[in-house]
Amino acid sequence: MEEENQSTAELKIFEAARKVFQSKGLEGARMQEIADKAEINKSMLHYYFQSKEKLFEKVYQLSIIKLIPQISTLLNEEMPLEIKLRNFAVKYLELIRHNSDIPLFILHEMNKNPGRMKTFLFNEVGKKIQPFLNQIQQEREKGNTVDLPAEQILANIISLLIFPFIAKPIFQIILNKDDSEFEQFLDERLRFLPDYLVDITLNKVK
Amino acid sequence: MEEENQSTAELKIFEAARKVFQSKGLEGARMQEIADKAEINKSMLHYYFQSKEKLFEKVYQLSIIKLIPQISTLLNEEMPLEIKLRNFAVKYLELIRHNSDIPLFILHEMNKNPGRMKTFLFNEVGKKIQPFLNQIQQEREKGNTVDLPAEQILANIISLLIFPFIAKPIFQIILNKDDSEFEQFLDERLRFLPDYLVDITLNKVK
DNA sequence: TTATGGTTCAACCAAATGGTTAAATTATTT
DNA sequence: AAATAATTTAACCATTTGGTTGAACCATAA
Repeated sequence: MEEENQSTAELKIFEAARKVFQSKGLEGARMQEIADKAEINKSMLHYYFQSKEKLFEKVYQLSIIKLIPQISTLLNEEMPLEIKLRNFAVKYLELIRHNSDIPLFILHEMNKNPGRMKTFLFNEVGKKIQPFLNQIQQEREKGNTVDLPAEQILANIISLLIFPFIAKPIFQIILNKDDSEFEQFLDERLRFLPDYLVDITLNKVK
Repeated sequence: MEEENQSTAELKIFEAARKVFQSKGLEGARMQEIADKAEINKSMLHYYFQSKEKLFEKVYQLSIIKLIPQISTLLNEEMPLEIKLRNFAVKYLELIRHNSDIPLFILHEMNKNPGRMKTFLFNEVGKKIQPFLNQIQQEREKGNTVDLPAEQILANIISLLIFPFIAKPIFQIILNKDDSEFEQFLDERLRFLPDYLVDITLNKVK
């Protein structure tokens, strides 16, 4: 048998590792905890993934691939800016919603080690986001957007979409919401953000 | 000699611990690294702070106290909403700018252990933010704000202010900016955000 | 059946890490 | 100056943690 044999054990391990790494980070994660969660012996981890570092690396790469390139992909579809923004908001919110642990995980790990995945991110997102930035820039020159540089508009959009997910614990305390109430709070964002992002980005601001 | 003797050594240790914990988190931090950075022997750490956990706790508490209660304090000053928002944006951006490692640190630690500081946060921010939420609600009823619940408006404001700081590493790669260029990028936000937050919050949206 | 190669586990190991101790040094008080 | 208390250090210690080993198990093919 060769590469890519996705045995049940291997998948169970990876899934367990994903959960543990994403919620506790590289150093916070314990190999024993991953093994327990996967319901296998600790040495199985090393049999399939050699080392903690390598297992982490796979989880980290998958996490980035799942969330980041979607930004440039969705924002580069061929369509008018307004529709594109609405479409991006809906799709990307849905994506984060189903992977809500990933953003904070990525930010934390990237903060400790900004070099990891740098080339990938620059090639797959940095370069590919340019057409979108140009599109905004052109619309701006026509007076069709709020009078801000394209990069700032992008930063605003991403901030509004992602931040409330990563700030869940503190928002829950401050706004005094239990899990279900906070879910409703996020649901509400899913509903108003597509329109709101268009409003505050395209030239509908006084 | 009694409590609160702030010897040079103790301060040097705390300062070193602050830096290490804020950039690497509780589990990523090494006592030895803190000792090295403070230029003292490792056992001094325990002489002054007993344990890693206790040292961390102090750093964590200070970090929270420095950034979070300011939100309710600034938002509860007695002034018209528009002026208050502008004032909040200016002051809070300045505060984050000088403590840019703290937001991600807090979010990461709070994600691992949401219970820590919960009571404090609820009393010092959760309760005290209510008057501000009421103020927005009243203005909303008068048609003076964008048609969103007060809590969502608050979430939007906080998101736009904080997120670009915690996403610095990834934004730098994607937008292809070195440290100095990214500083300019943040400077630019400091300039336009006070007005922009007012525009997208108070009823100036079409 | 019986080799063969992948899979699983209990027991073990070495290094790293948080923490301790006791002695030495320095500062403070009487 | 002597006594007392605070500070600092080098050498150790115990536990945790990532990682290894070798035997057993099990499926499949010859």
